[in-house]
Amino acid sequence: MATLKDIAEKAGVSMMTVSRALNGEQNKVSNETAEKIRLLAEELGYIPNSSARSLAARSSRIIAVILRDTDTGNPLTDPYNAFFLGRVIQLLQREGYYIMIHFVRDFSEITFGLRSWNAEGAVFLGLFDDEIRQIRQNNRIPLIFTDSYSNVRQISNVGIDDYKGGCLAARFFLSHGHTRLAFCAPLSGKSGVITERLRGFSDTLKENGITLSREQICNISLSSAREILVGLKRSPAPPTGLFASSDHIAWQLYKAAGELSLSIPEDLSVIGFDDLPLGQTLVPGLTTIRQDIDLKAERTCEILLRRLSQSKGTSETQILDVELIPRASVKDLR
Amino acid sequence: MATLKDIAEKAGVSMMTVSRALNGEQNKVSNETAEKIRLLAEELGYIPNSSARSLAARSSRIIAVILRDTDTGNPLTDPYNAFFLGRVIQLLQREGYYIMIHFVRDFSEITFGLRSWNAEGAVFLGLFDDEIRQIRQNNRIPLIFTDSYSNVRQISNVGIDDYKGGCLAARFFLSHGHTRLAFCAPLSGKSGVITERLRGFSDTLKENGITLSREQICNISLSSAREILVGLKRSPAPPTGLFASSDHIAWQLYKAAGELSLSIPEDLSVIGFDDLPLGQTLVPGLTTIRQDIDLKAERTCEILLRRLSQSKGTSETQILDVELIPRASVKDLR
DNA sequence: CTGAAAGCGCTTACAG
DNA sequence: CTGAAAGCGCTTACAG
Repeated sequence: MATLKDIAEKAGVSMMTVSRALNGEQNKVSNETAEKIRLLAEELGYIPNSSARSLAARSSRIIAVILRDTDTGNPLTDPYNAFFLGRVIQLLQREGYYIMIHFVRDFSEITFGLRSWNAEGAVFLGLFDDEIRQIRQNNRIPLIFTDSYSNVRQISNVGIDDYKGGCLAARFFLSHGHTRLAFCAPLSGKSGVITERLRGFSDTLKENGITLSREQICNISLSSAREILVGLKRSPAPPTGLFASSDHIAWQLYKAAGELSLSIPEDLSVIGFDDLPLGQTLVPGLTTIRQDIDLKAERTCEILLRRLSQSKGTSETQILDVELIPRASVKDLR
Repeated sequence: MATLKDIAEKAGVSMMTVSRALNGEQNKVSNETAEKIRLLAEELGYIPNSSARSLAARSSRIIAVILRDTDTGNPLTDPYNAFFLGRVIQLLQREGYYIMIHFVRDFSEITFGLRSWNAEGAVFLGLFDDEIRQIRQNNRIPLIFTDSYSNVRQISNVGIDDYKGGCLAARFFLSHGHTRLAFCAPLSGKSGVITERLRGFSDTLKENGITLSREQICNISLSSAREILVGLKRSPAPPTGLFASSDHIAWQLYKAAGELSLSIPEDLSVIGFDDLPLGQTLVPGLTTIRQDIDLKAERTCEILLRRLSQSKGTSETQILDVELIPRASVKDLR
């Protein structure tokens, strides 16, 4: 392993000159010696030691991506996380950063992971709202959250218009003649994302004189999709349309419907959220609220890079638009 | 940021004693002082500086996971990669390792990534057969490849029985009365995995007196699924069954079949490979060759950890079994 | 444009 | 069981 020192000796100059030449500090080394040094480095297969650089310069070029670990499977089992993470890695790597991944269960692990390697920034995937204040306080580097509804000011956040997504779903149902509706989501985690989707949905219904009762807001982390469908169908006025908080949950509803010999959209219409490839494989094709995951990843990286280059970066928030993708899972009742 | 030195001063001992106490070197520090030091570290929120440790001890506890970058989308867009990577991160993190991800296009990037951070080991996802010799030569740390068919001895590799997978598909078709068959795969990359799946498939057919002609081996990286189906259907004796080299390709065939108003399995039977969740969302359910991705990730980590702990680890290869999961995409012609 | 000195925060290797 | 010294491979800050 060649070091700066080795090169310096062979070149007959000091380590500092080598360091400057290799780090491309223009006009600080004569072109002549710079060229000689670069050739020598190439020849010796010199690879800078990032640990040493990190230690001396306090600049690691490491970005941490932090995902909340899950109990079932792993976080990358969720296609949303996988797509987003993959794109973030591509973009940051292109800018010369190294990516370290941390799956965390407890927020104390976050500070450890970031400090231990002197990370220069971090991207968060998953629900951290309750801990954001603490995380921010412990780590004075650019932190970019995604889908956060924390009320902490001064955080950078990239999200989508979840409320509008809920509105779009409601309007689509209404415009197709549906008036008896229900919402289905994992409600146990007090996620802002889900709260807003529901709020947009129920507000729009309310504007049209329809109130969502408690029985029409189904918690799929408590009951299975099958139990939910059975319960809804048994009710006095069973819903004709179901708004699922994600495509993945819509899929579970499809499966349960199949088991119960309910036909979609004949017996039950469904709208999902995300527009994952999954929605196109389902039969009938899933009508869903689309979010642009690649764009979200790009915006996240842009903000991060900007805050990394300006030492006194101010926080920034971006909320991306959503749109409804009509396919075949909603029946026209008119 | 508290350092060892800070703790040493407060404790009235040397840095070495603090280092030993915190690294849990039993019987090298009196219990009394060790306890005092641990409390102090806790109190000061001490977080060891991994760069410094890496530099001094030449042990980074970093494992690199290297994926081949893709031109379309990103590597984690492929559910197989995402599932595998997620599990590997979970398992290695549990053992106290840090995970750095590298998407590479050129193999020269590999050595740079590994050496720069002094990685202790690496896991490879994707096709690296042609470069394995060079990679091994440049990096004398445990390297675990997956799905490799390189003829280089002494590499550690975790794969599956691709040949058997091909046999199982052929036998299933035969036992359901199919005799006119075709194989569909991205054939441009000379991947050992695909070669073996095809070999198992065609060998089994040959044993039963059926030869796969050139036209029955379709390259989906040259023609679209639709073009392939059109071509096959137009042939004098169109195949009744198609073996796809992955579930993802099977899905493309499903879509193309839909566009051409071909019904699966009535007009065409299909068998996939991998058994991704996708296969269950398709209608009809996809009959496929299942590989256990979680188990594969676990075996990969086991081998890696073993080689990391024994300094003179010998290379190890594990080939996992596959099985056929019958669903509804193959028609019984008998 | 170039270099000598000091130091980043740890551990190794030796001495006691 | 404990510590003083040296060094890992770089960069910062200063001097010329």
